[in-house]
Amino acid sequence: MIETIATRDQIISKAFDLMLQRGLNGFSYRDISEPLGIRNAAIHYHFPSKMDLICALIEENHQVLYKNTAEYMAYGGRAPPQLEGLFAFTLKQYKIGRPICMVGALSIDYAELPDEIKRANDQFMKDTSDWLTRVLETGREQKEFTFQGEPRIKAMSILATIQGARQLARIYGMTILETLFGQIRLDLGITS
Amino acid sequence: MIETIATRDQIISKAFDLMLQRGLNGFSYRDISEPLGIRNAAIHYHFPSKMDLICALIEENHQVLYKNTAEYMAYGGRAPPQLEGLFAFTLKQYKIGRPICMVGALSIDYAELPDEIKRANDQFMKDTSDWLTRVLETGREQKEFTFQGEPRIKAMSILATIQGARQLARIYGMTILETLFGQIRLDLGITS
DNA sequence: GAGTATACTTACCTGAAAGTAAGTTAGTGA
DNA sequence: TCACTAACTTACTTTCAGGTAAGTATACTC
Repeated sequence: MIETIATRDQIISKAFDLMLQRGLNGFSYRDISEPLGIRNAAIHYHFPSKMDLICALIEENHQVLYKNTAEYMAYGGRAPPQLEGLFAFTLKQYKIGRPICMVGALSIDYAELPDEIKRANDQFMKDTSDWLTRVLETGREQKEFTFQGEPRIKAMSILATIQGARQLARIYGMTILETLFGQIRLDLGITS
Repeated sequence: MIETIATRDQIISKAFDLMLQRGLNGFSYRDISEPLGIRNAAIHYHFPSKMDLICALIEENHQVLYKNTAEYMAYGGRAPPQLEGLFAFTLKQYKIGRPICMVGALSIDYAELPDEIKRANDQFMKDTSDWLTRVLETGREQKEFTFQGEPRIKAMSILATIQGARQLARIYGMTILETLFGQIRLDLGITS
C-alpha cells in the first residue's frame, strides 16, 4: 500500500520529464517502466490508456507551475521582478531537463487531442496570458515598462517569443534563452 | 521512365506536407504510400531509409523557401516590404497546410539527428537570420525601424516569435499569426 | 532481338508500440 | 481466519513501424 502512491508518483514524474523532453509521441511505456524497474502493465493499472496518463501530466504541470510561480505570480508589487520570475522559471526548467513546455509538447498533435486535454491546455494558456497581461499593465502604469499596443497582445507576443526561444535552445543551447530574454527586456525599455 | 520522376516528386511533396503538419515522427511510410496509391517499398526504392527522405525534405525546404523568397530576399530596396514578405510567406505556408516550419519539425528530436541533417538545418537557420539581420540593419539606417540592441539578436528574437506564433496558431488558428505580426510591427515602430 | 537498367511490386522480417486478461501477493477489515 | 481489495506481474494479442530480398514489367541500348 505504502509503495503504491510512490509508484504512481514515480510514473508521473518520469513521464513528465519524458514528455517535456521528447513531446507527446516521443516516449513509450517502456521508457517509463524500464528505468523504474516495473512492468508496462503497472502503468496501465494506474493509467488505463496513454491519454489518461497525458491528462495526469497536464494536471501535474499545473501543480509544478503553481508551486514554482506562487511567489512571482502574486498580485501587486513591482512588475519587473514578476517578469524575471517567468524568465527564471523557464531557465530552471531547461536546466533540470525539461527544455520544452507542455503547450509546445501538445501543440503538434493538438487537433487530434481529446476535448478534455484541449480544455485543460486552453485554461492553462489563459491563466498564463491573463497573468502576464496584468504584469504588463502594472508595469506600464508604474512606468517600469514601455511598449506599443495592447497589453494582452504584447503578452501573447512575449509568450510566443519564449516558446520559440525554447525551440531554438534545442539547437543552440541555453545561452539563446538568456540572450532572447535580454532582448525582451530591451523591447520593454528595461535599462537596468 | 517518365513516371519515375513524377513518383519521386509526389513522395517528396506528400512527405513534405506531412512533415510540416505532424513533425518528424508524426508520419509513417503508409501515410505517404496510401494516398499516392503506391507501396511502401517504392518509397524505400527512392529513399532507402527515413533519414534519406528527411534529407531530401530539407533540400526541398531550401528550394521552396528560395523560390518563394527570391523577390523579398533580394538585397537593397526598402526594409519594410522585405519583412512583410517574411510575414506573407509564413501566412501562405499556414494556409496551404504547412503550419509548422522545418526547424520546428526537427527541433524536438534535434539531439538524435545525424550530423548531415544538423548541418543542413544549421545552415538554413544561419541563412535566414543573416538575411533578417541585414533587413533590420537596413531598416534602422533608413529610419524605417526603431529597436533597441543588436540587429542580430533582434533578428533571432523576431524569428523566435514567429516560431512560437506558429505553435500558438495550432491552438488558436491563423488569426494569432496576424495579431502577433502586428505586434512585431509595433515593436519596430512601424506606424503605417 | 538480347541484354541491361530503371522503377517498381509482392511477400516477407524484426521490433516495438499500446493494450488486455488472468494470475499472484500482501495488507485490511469483519 | 477468511474474504476482499489494491497493486501489481506474467504472458499474451494486435497493430504498425521501418526495412529487405526477390521477382516483374517496361523502356533503352547495342
